[in-house]
Amino acid sequence: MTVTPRREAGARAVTISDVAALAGVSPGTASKALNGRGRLRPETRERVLDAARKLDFRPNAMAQGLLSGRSFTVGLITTDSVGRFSLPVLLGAEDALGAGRMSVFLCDTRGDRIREQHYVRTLLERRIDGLIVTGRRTDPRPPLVLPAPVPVVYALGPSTDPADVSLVPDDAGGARLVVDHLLATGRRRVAHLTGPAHHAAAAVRAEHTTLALRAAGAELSGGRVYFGEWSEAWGRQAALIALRADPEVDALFCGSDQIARGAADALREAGRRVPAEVAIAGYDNWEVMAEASRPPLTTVDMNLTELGRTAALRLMDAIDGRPASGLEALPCRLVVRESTGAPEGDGRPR
Amino acid sequence: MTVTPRREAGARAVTISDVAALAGVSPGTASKALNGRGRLRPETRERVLDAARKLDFRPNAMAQGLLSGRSFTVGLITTDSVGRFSLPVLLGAEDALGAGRMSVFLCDTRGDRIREQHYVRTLLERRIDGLIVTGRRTDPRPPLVLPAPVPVVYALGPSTDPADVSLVPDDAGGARLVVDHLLATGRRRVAHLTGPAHHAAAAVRAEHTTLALRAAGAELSGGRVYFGEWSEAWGRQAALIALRADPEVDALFCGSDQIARGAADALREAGRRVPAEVAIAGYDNWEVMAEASRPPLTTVDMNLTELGRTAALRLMDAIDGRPASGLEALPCRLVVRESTGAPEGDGRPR
DNA sequence: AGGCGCTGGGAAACCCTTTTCCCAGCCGCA
DNA sequence: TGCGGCTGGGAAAAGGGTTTCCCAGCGCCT
Repeated sequence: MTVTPRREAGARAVTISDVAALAGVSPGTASKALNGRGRLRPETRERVLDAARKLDFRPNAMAQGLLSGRSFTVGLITTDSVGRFSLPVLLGAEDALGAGRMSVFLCDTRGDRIREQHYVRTLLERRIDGLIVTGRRTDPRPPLVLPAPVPVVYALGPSTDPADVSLVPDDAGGARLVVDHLLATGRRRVAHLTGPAHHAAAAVRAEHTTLALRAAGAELSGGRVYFGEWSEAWGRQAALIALRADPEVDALFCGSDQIARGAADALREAGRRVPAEVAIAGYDNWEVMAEASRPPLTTVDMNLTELGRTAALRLMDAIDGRPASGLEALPCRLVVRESTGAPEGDGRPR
Repeated sequence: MTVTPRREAGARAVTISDVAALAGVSPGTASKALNGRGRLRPETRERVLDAARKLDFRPNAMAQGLLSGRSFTVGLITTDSVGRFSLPVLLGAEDALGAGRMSVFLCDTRGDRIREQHYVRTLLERRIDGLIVTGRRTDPRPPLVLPAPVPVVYALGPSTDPADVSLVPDDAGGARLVVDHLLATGRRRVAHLTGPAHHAAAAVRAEHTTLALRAAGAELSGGRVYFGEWSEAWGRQAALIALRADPEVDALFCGSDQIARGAADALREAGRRVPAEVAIAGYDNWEVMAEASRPPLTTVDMNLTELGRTAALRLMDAIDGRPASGLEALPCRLVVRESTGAPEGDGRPR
């Protein structure tokens, strides 16, 4: 029975002095050898590297950070509990930061300002190099209260302070993508079913849907936006309302995939064929919804992972002394599926 | 125009020596005052605390960690990209660790062993006190390769090494909860529709569903388990198969809420009333599915947040020198909704 | 042969906090 | 008055790694 080569639990970790001793040099020289600094004989350098390998030496990041004044860590504060929208942002950021050799402290404030301040203090004690703040919705939020100067990037939920760096999905552009697509595929009477009017996402998309339709000489079916909730139940209900208000409606642009899915169910059960008679478009590209819908949904992907990645890049730029500033809107992407297929009697140009 | 009281960007952070100087004591004495150690005149202690407040002093966690040999940080490795199942685990763990004054390094390996080893090295350099490993599925995974001894807890996806500490939801118990509920509400012919047979979650739930039915003198409707995929489409398809195999079936126990929702749709469209003629139960308590289903689904909640929290507690125990070991299964909870309401002709005992 | 300059590597300071040891001064008691 | 013990606080080391400064030795040139 062989004993595993692990060090005993209580044993001291290997230090650079151990490496230096084994290589027969001073700790300073060992440091130079390991980091490629200074002028050393190749043979000496190799002896140190050998010793480090032999001892499985791993430099203590705390000691390095203490001296350099940099921790190579970043705080990631998610204000509302991590959810469907903030999660991809978070993963994108983590990915980009990891590639930049930075580690990520995850802090979930669950919407609590007290907890948020507590996390900020903890992170400052850990001497983080920067901070990313993300929320579950795109509504602006008051800026973080920071007792010390640290670069911050807001992702998804922008700061109300226009001087802060904020990254948001381009909801106006997303709405235009959908409207243009619907018009290009021959739809004329587009209704807009969406979430609560006091959500920025709903309001912005509704406004630009209206503008884009008007710009193309079309009008909103029903003459108004159907604000409600972000739920399938509201989607079912709103679809019927829209149908009653305008029996000739030939497209439903929904503010979320959940609403769109509810609308698709309601139309099918009301005997309207989708997309032959009525096209349906969603928003979010929440695949489990969009693909399970019957028919699968054409929808807008906000590229949230990319948004998180970009937030990380902006932050690392700021850390390296190249600060950005202001609000930046990142483009969305239209994902076309069956729900906006060819309308009735299409297939050949008239 | 007033200047904000922030220190200049390039300015050195406040150290305990600054505090000590302002209070007219030595750094050692300041440390004692701030940490409540040693014997100091109350007046001296107060003077130091005043100075610290005035300078907004925040001790450098890296320096503290260097000395104490503890970093008060924990690594959280999620092997497959964070998803619906691992997310609550992660949040529960983060919550419990935060309460224990520990910070969390988030590492998403995206299923890549190379990346996993990279993260392990990084975390060891940062001298983490412990490690939580979580995956997206409950299938066992090979243990982490750790070049240094660090406490590890596996959550959701257990380690194949039985000596490791692993926490999993009690899938056997979850299956029994459902079967008992279905039998107690008068169902007799229960079919089981679930995911791929090679998924541990599907296999374990299927096995214990069969056992529980047999123990109660009932048999599996159709004489076999319907293995397939974790999708609504499979749920729709499987429901029809089960119905054809046994037209008298009065309950469908589905291995996931997605399957259950598909089954509910298929039954409704086939003209079978749910729950009057056929009861449907799901698994996961994925609220957006379970509640949007028509009717809303009775389902099993695996208490994943609690599982994450427990994992964190076990880890902190291990860090404090009270190691646990082996596999621990945490109880699930039945969430009853309309889909398993009273069957036909019920309401009074015969 | 003497001096200059380069090479290779060591000594020590530094980052910040904690902790151990030690000492000065004071009080009380004999 | 002399001494023991207690109180309050300081000095210094430790923790691990990096960097600056410096020096010994050697080769080369005149």
